[in-house]
Amino acid sequence: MDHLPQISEAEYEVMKVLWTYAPVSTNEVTEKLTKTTDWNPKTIHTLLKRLVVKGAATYRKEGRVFVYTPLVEEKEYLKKENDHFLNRFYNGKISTMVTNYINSDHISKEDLAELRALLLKGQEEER
Amino acid sequence: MDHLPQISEAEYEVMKVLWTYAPVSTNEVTEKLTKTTDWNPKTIHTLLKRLVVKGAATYRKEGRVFVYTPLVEEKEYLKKENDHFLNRFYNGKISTMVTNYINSDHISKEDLAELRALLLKGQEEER
DNA sequence: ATGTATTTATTACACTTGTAAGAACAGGAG
DNA sequence: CTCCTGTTCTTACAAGTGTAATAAATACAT
Repeated sequence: MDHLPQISEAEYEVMKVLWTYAPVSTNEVTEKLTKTTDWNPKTIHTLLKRLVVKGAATYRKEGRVFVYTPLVEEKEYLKKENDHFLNRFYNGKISTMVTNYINSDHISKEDLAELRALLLKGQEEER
Repeated sequence: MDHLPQISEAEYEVMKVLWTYAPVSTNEVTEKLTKTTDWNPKTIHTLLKRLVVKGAATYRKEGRVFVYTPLVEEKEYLKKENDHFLNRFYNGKISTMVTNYINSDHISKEDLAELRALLLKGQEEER
Protein backbone atom coordinates (compact mmCIF):
# COMPACT_ATOMS: atom_id res chain seq x y z
CA MET A 1 0.00 0.00 0.00
CA ASP A 2 2.58 2.46 -0.99
CA HIS A 3 0.63 5.56 -1.70
CA LEU A 4 -2.95 5.32 -0.65
CA PRO A 5 -5.53 5.87 -3.31
CA GLN A 6 -7.86 8.74 -2.81
CA ILE A 7 -11.20 7.59 -1.56
CA SER A 8 -14.22 9.79 -1.91
CA GLU A 9 -16.78 10.31 0.78
CA ALA A 10 -19.32 7.93 -0.70
CA GLU A 11 -16.63 5.39 -1.43
CA TYR A 12 -15.49 5.61 2.14
CA GLU A 13 -18.89 4.45 3.32
CA VAL A 14 -18.45 1.40 1.17
CA MET A 15 -14.98 0.83 2.53
CA LYS A 16 -16.35 0.83 6.03
CA VAL A 17 -18.52 -2.11 5.09
CA LEU A 18 -15.58 -3.91 3.54
CA TRP A 19 -13.43 -3.30 6.57
CA THR A 20 -16.10 -4.66 8.83
CA TYR A 21 -17.35 -7.65 6.89
CA ALA A 22 -14.75 -8.65 4.33
CA PRO A 23 -14.73 -10.90 2.45
CA VAL A 24 -18.18 -9.74 1.54
CA SER A 25 -20.33 -10.21 -1.53
CA THR A 26 -21.83 -7.50 -3.65
CA ASN A 27 -25.23 -8.31 -2.31
CA GLU A 28 -24.20 -8.18 1.28
CA VAL A 29 -22.55 -4.83 0.75
CA THR A 30 -25.63 -3.57 -0.98
CA GLU A 31 -27.82 -4.85 1.77
CA LYS A 32 -25.82 -3.17 4.52
CA LEU A 33 -25.70 0.11 2.72
CA THR A 34 -29.30 0.36 1.69
CA LYS A 35 -30.04 0.24 5.37
CA THR A 36 -27.87 3.18 6.26
CA THR A 37 -28.15 5.25 3.10
CA ASP A 38 -30.72 5.92 0.43
CA TRP A 39 -28.48 4.81 -2.37
CA ASN A 40 -29.71 2.81 -5.27
CA PRO A 41 -28.05 -0.60 -5.54
CA LYS A 42 -26.70 0.47 -8.90
CA THR A 43 -24.92 3.30 -7.21
CA ILE A 44 -23.34 0.96 -4.73
CA HIS A 45 -22.18 -1.27 -7.56
CA THR A 46 -20.54 1.69 -9.19
CA LEU A 47 -18.77 2.60 -6.01
CA LEU A 48 -17.51 -0.94 -5.52
CA LYS A 49 -16.21 -0.96 -9.03
CA ARG A 50 -14.44 2.34 -8.59
CA LEU A 51 -12.79 1.16 -5.42
CA VAL A 52 -11.39 -1.79 -7.29
CA VAL A 53 -10.18 0.39 -10.13
CA LYS A 54 -8.48 2.68 -7.66
CA GLY A 55 -6.78 -0.19 -5.99
CA ALA A 56 -8.53 0.34 -2.69
CA ALA A 57 -10.18 -3.06 -2.83
CA THR A 58 -10.09 -6.30 -4.71
CA TYR A 59 -12.45 -9.18 -5.34
CA ARG A 60 -12.55 -12.80 -6.32
CA LYS A 61 -15.20 -14.91 -7.86
CA GLU A 62 -16.79 -17.05 -5.21
CA GLY A 63 -19.14 -19.38 -7.00
CA ARG A 64 -21.23 -17.11 -9.11
CA VAL A 65 -20.76 -13.90 -7.23
CA PHE A 66 -17.94 -11.57 -6.32
CA VAL A 67 -16.65 -11.14 -2.85
CA TYR A 68 -14.69 -8.06 -2.01
CA THR A 69 -11.78 -7.45 0.27
CA PRO A 70 -10.20 -4.12 1.11
CA LEU A 71 -6.65 -3.52 0.02
CA VAL A 72 -5.97 -0.42 2.01
CA GLU A 73 -5.97 -0.67 5.74
CA GLU A 74 -8.44 1.31 7.68
CA LYS A 75 -5.84 2.45 10.13
CA GLU A 76 -3.55 3.68 7.46
CA TYR A 77 -6.23 5.49 5.63
CA LEU A 78 -7.55 7.07 8.77
CA LYS A 79 -4.13 8.30 9.63
CA LYS A 80 -3.82 9.96 6.31
CA GLU A 81 -7.14 11.70 6.70
CA ASN A 82 -6.30 12.74 10.22
CA ASP A 83 -3.03 14.27 9.20
CA HIS A 84 -4.58 16.03 6.32
CA PHE A 85 -7.35 17.50 8.40
CA LEU A 86 -5.05 18.57 11.16
CA ASN A 87 -2.68 20.27 8.78
CA ARG A 88 -5.32 21.89 6.71
CA PHE A 89 -7.19 23.50 9.54
CA TYR A 90 -4.85 23.59 12.49
CA ASN A 91 -1.36 23.70 11.14
CA GLY A 92 -0.78 20.29 12.57
CA LYS A 93 -1.34 21.39 16.16
CA ILE A 94 -3.60 19.01 17.92
CA SER A 95 -4.02 21.18 20.97
CA THR A 96 -5.33 23.98 18.81
CA MET A 97 -7.75 21.61 17.27
CA VAL A 98 -9.08 20.29 20.52
CA THR A 99 -9.36 23.77 21.93
CA ASN A 100 -11.41 24.69 18.98
CA TYR A 101 -13.68 21.71 19.34
CA ILE A 102 -14.22 22.44 22.96
CA ASN A 103 -14.89 26.10 22.50
CA SER A 104 -17.36 25.52 19.74
CA ASP A 105 -19.25 23.50 22.33
CA HIS A 106 -21.47 20.67 21.19
CA ILE A 107 -19.12 18.38 22.97
CA SER A 108 -20.94 16.59 25.71
CA LYS A 109 -19.94 16.64 29.33
CA GLU A 110 -19.42 12.91 29.39
CA ASP A 111 -17.31 13.04 26.34
CA LEU A 112 -15.16 15.70 27.86
CA ALA A 113 -14.73 13.70 31.01
CA GLU A 114 -13.78 10.69 29.01
CA LEU A 115 -11.24 12.69 27.18
CA ARG A 116 -9.68 13.89 30.42
CA ALA A 117 -9.52 10.41 31.81
CA LEU A 118 -7.85 9.28 28.66
CA LEU A 119 -5.19 11.92 28.85
CA LEU A 120 -4.46 11.40 32.48
CA LYS A 121 -4.13 7.71 32.03
CA GLY A 122 -1.69 8.33 29.23
CA GLN A 123 0.27 10.57 31.48
CA GLU A 124 0.88 7.89 34.02
CA GLU A 125 2.00 5.42 31.48
CA GLU A 126 4.64 7.83 30.41
CA ARG A 127 6.84 7.58 33.41
CA MET B 1 -24.86 33.41 6.51
CA ASP B 2 -27.75 31.10 6.50
CA HIS B 3 -26.38 28.01 4.94
CA LEU B 4 -22.69 28.15 4.37
CA PRO B 5 -21.53 27.77 0.83
CA GLN B 6 -19.29 24.86 0.12
CA ILE B 7 -15.70 25.93 -0.11
CA SER B 8 -13.17 23.73 -1.83
CA GLU B 9 -9.74 23.07 -0.51
CA ALA B 10 -7.98 25.53 -2.78
CA GLU B 11 -10.65 28.10 -2.17
CA TYR B 12 -10.16 27.67 1.52
CA GLU B 13 -6.57 28.75 1.21
CA VAL B 14 -7.79 31.93 -0.38
CA MET B 15 -10.35 32.41 2.36
CA LYS B 16 -7.63 32.20 4.94
CA VAL B 17 -5.98 35.19 3.34
CA LEU B 18 -9.23 37.07 3.29
CA TRP B 19 -9.90 36.28 6.91
CA THR B 20 -6.49 37.49 7.89
CA TYR B 21 -6.11 40.59 5.77
CA ALA B 22 -9.50 41.77 4.62
CA PRO B 23 -10.26 44.12 3.08
CA VAL B 24 -7.56 43.03 0.73
CA SER B 25 -6.91 43.69 -2.94
CA THR B 26 -6.55 41.11 -5.66
CA ASN B 27 -2.88 41.82 -5.84
CA GLU B 28 -2.30 41.47 -2.17
CA VAL B 29 -4.09 38.16 -2.14
CA THR B 30 -2.07 37.01 -5.09
CA GLU B 31 1.12 38.11 -3.46
CA LYS B 32 0.43 36.27 -0.23
CA LEU B 33 -0.54 33.10 -1.98
CA THR B 34 2.28 32.92 -4.47
CA LYS B 35 4.51 32.82 -1.43
CA THR B 36 2.83 29.83 0.13
CA THR B 37 1.70 27.95 -2.96
CA ASP B 38 2.86 27.45 -6.50
CA TRP B 39 -0.32 28.70 -8.01
CA ASN B 40 -0.37 30.88 -11.05
CA PRO B 41 -1.89 34.30 -10.36
CA LYS B 42 -4.56 33.47 -12.90
CA THR B 43 -5.55 30.54 -10.79
CA ILE B 44 -5.85 32.73 -7.75
CA HIS B 45 -8.04 35.13 -9.67
CA THR B 46 -10.31 32.30 -10.64
CA LEU B 47 -10.59 31.17 -7.06
CA LEU B 48 -11.42 34.68 -5.88
CA LYS B 49 -14.08 34.92 -8.48
CA ARG B 50 -15.61 31.62 -7.53
CA LEU B 51 -15.71 32.59 -3.90
CA VAL B 52 -17.68 35.66 -4.84
CA VAL B 53 -20.04 33.68 -7.00
CA LYS B 54 -20.60 31.22 -4.19
CA GLY B 55 -21.35 34.01 -1.79
CA ALA B 56 -18.39 33.25 0.41
CA ALA B 57 -16.84 36.65 -0.21
CA THR B 58 -17.64 40.01 -1.68
CA TYR B 59 -15.68 42.92 -3.09
CA ARG B 60 -15.90 46.60 -3.78
CA LYS B 61 -14.08 48.80 -6.15
CA GLU B 62 -11.49 50.75 -4.27
CA GLY B 63 -10.06 53.24 -6.74
CA ARG B 64 -9.08 51.11 -9.67
CA VAL B 65 -8.84 47.76 -8.00
CA PHE B 66 -11.08 45.36 -6.17
CA VAL B 67 -10.78 44.71 -2.51
CA TYR B 68 -12.28 41.57 -1.11
CA THR B 69 -13.96 40.81 2.16
CA PRO B 70 -15.12 37.45 3.42
CA LEU B 71 -18.82 36.93 3.89
CA VAL B 72 -18.68 33.70 5.80
CA GLU B 73 -17.09 33.73 9.19
CA GLU B 74 -14.08 31.63 9.77
CA LYS B 75 -15.42 30.37 13.03
CA GLU B 76 -18.67 29.27 11.53
CA TYR B 77 -17.06 27.58 8.62
CA LEU B 78 -14.55 25.84 10.80
CA LYS B 79 -17.30 24.55 13.00
CA LYS B 80 -19.03 23.07 10.04
CA GLU B 81 -15.89 21.32 8.89
CA ASN B 82 -15.15 20.10 12.38
CA ASP B 83 -18.56 18.60 12.77
CA HIS B 84 -18.40 16.99 9.43
CA PHE B 85 -15.03 15.44 10.04
CA LEU B 86 -15.94 14.21 13.48
CA ASN B 87 -19.12 12.59 12.26
CA ARG B 88 -17.62 11.10 9.20
CA PHE B 89 -14.75 9.36 10.89
CA TYR B 90 -15.61 9.12 14.54
CA ASN B 91 -19.35 9.05 14.82
CA GLY B 92 -19.23 12.40 16.50
CA LYS B 93 -17.21 11.14 19.45
CA ILE B 94 -14.39 13.48 20.19
CA SER B 95 -12.71 11.17 22.67
CA THR B 96 -12.49 8.48 20.04
CA MET B 97 -10.92 10.94 17.72
CA VAL B 98 -8.34 12.15 20.16
CA THR B 99 -7.50 8.61 21.16
CA ASN B 100 -6.91 7.83 17.59
CA TYR B 101 -4.69 10.82 17.07
CA ILE B 102 -2.66 9.97 20.08
CA ASN B 103 -2.26 6.33 19.20
CA SER B 104 -1.21 7.06 15.69
CA ASP B 105 1.63 8.99 17.30
CA HIS B 106 3.15 11.86 15.41
CA ILE B 107 1.80 14.07 18.09
CA SER B 108 4.63 15.79 19.87
CA LYS B 109 5.29 15.57 23.56
CA GLU B 110 4.87 19.28 24.03
CA ASP B 111 1.64 19.27 22.19
CA LEU B 112 0.33 16.51 24.34
CA ALA B 113 1.34 18.35 27.47
CA GLU B 114 -0.36 21.46 26.22
CA LEU B 115 -3.46 19.49 25.58
CA ARG B 116 -3.48 18.13 29.10
CA ALA B 117 -2.98 21.53 30.61
CA LEU B 118 -5.83 22.80 28.56
CA LEU B 119 -8.19 20.14 29.73
CA LEU B 120 -7.28 20.42 33.35
CA LYS B 121 -7.72 24.14 33.28
CA GLY B 122 -11.11 23.68 31.78
CA GLN B 123 -11.99 21.29 34.53
CA GLU B 124 -11.42 23.85 37.24
CA GLU B 125 -13.49 26.41 35.54
CA GLU B 126 -16.37 24.07 35.52
CA ARG B 127 -17.16 24.11 39.18
C1' DA C 1 -7.00 61.08 -28.22
C1' DT C 2 -4.34 56.80 -28.47
C1' DG C 3 -1.35 53.19 -27.25
C1' DT C 4 0.22 50.51 -23.40
C1' DA C 5 -0.07 48.36 -19.17
C1' DT C 6 -2.91 46.69 -15.63
C1' DT C 7 -6.92 44.61 -13.95
C1' DT C 8 -11.11 42.08 -14.50
C1' DA C 9 -14.18 38.84 -17.23
C1' DT C 10 -14.92 34.96 -20.15
C1' DT C 11 -13.81 30.62 -21.72
C1' DA C 12 -11.40 26.05 -21.45
C1' DC C 13 -10.67 21.51 -20.30
C1' DA C 14 -9.69 17.21 -17.97
C1' DC C 15 -10.59 14.69 -13.68
C1' DT C 16 -13.43 13.41 -9.82
C1' DT C 17 -17.76 12.55 -7.70
C1' DG C 18 -22.63 11.47 -7.05
C1' DT C 19 -25.95 9.21 -9.03
C1' DA C 20 -27.62 5.98 -11.76
C1' DA C 21 -29.59 3.47 -16.45
C1' DG C 22 -28.99 0.16 -19.91
C1' DA C 23 -26.36 -3.69 -22.05
C1' DA C 24 -24.21 -8.00 -21.76
C1' DC C 25 -23.42 -12.35 -19.90
C1' DA C 26 -23.77 -16.66 -17.29
C1' DG C 27 -26.21 -20.29 -14.70
C1' DG C 28 -30.32 -22.67 -13.42
C1' DA C 29 -35.24 -23.99 -14.76
C1' DG C 30 -37.66 -26.36 -17.86
C1' DC D 1 -30.77 -26.38 -25.74
C1' DT D 2 -33.20 -22.05 -24.73
C1' DC D 3 -35.04 -18.56 -21.96
C1' DC D 4 -35.31 -16.02 -17.76
C1' DT D 5 -33.20 -13.84 -14.07
C1' DG D 6 -29.70 -12.31 -11.38
C1' DT D 7 -25.03 -10.42 -11.60
C1' DT D 8 -21.49 -7.79 -13.62
C1' DC D 9 -19.87 -4.38 -17.21
C1' DT D 10 -20.32 -0.26 -19.94
C1' DT D 11 -22.00 4.07 -20.60
C1' DA D 12 -24.08 8.55 -19.03
C1' DC D 13 -24.23 12.98 -17.41
C1' DA D 14 -24.16 17.16 -14.61
C1' DA D 15 -21.73 19.60 -10.87
C1' DG D 16 -17.60 20.72 -8.71
C1' DT D 17 -12.44 21.33 -8.79
C1' DG D 18 -7.76 22.35 -10.17
C1' DT D 19 -5.50 24.79 -13.22
C1' DA D 20 -5.11 28.16 -16.34
C1' DA D 21 -5.22 30.93 -21.13
C1' DT D 22 -7.32 34.38 -23.77
C1' DA D 23 -10.25 38.32 -24.33
C1' DA D 24 -12.08 42.56 -22.83
C1' DA D 25 -12.07 46.71 -20.36
C1' DT D 26 -10.05 50.50 -18.00
C1' DA D 27 -6.61 53.94 -16.53
C1' DC D 28 -2.43 56.31 -17.19
C1' DA D 29 1.25 58.28 -19.92
C1' DT D 30 2.27 60.87 -23.75
